[in-house]
Amino acid sequence: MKLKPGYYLNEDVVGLAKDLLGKVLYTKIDDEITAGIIVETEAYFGIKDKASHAYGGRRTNRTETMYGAGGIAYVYLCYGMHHLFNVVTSVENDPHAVLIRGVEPLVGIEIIEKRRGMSGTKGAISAGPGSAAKALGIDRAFNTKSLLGDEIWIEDHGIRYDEENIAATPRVGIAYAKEHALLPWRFFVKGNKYVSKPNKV
DNA sequence: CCGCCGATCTACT
DNA sequence: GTAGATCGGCGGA
Repeated sequence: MKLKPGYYLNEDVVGLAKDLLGKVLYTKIDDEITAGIIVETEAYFGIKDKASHAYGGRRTNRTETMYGAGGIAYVYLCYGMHHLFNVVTSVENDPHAVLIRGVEPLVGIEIIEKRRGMSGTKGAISAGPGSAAKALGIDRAFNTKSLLGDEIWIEDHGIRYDEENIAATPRVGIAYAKEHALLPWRFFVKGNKYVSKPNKV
């Protein structure tokens, strides 16, 4: 069920971003377990990707997390109020990552509703990277944590989507990345309610 | 040391 | 449709 270490060492981060659709992301905080099906992701292609914090091989306290071996969490604060959660992939010193942009609530719905202050029937409860992280209670304390432990992990429940039900589009919010902004490295499940706003192909 | 701005979300007109 | 919230990382002085 739980994904193995080898899964995260895959050097094809774009393929992994697509494969993570349908996997289930769990967190356990103060003995409260919540989980959601991953329905939207984006790939960040290491040092060659202008949209990545690690572009050009930049190493700082913040980006150091992404240089670790695949299988850990990279969480950072954006716009002073949103925590964005990424899965670090590939081998050590190859800073690839997959941003989790949307999850479909699966376990602990009441807890998720309390964290978000809205009904689980609303797609907005966990659509978009900031909302998805908050729904699962993820904050900067999760940065560098292993995805193989018992605080945060990912399971395979055998959920699979056909090619025709997966959309690949340019990433969101990275216009500054110039030509790299056009690469179709955002993946989402077509028609799913927990996919963030620009839900078009 | 200072100043800018971001892999965003929500409320309100 | 659009403004406001809110803060740490980063680069330049």
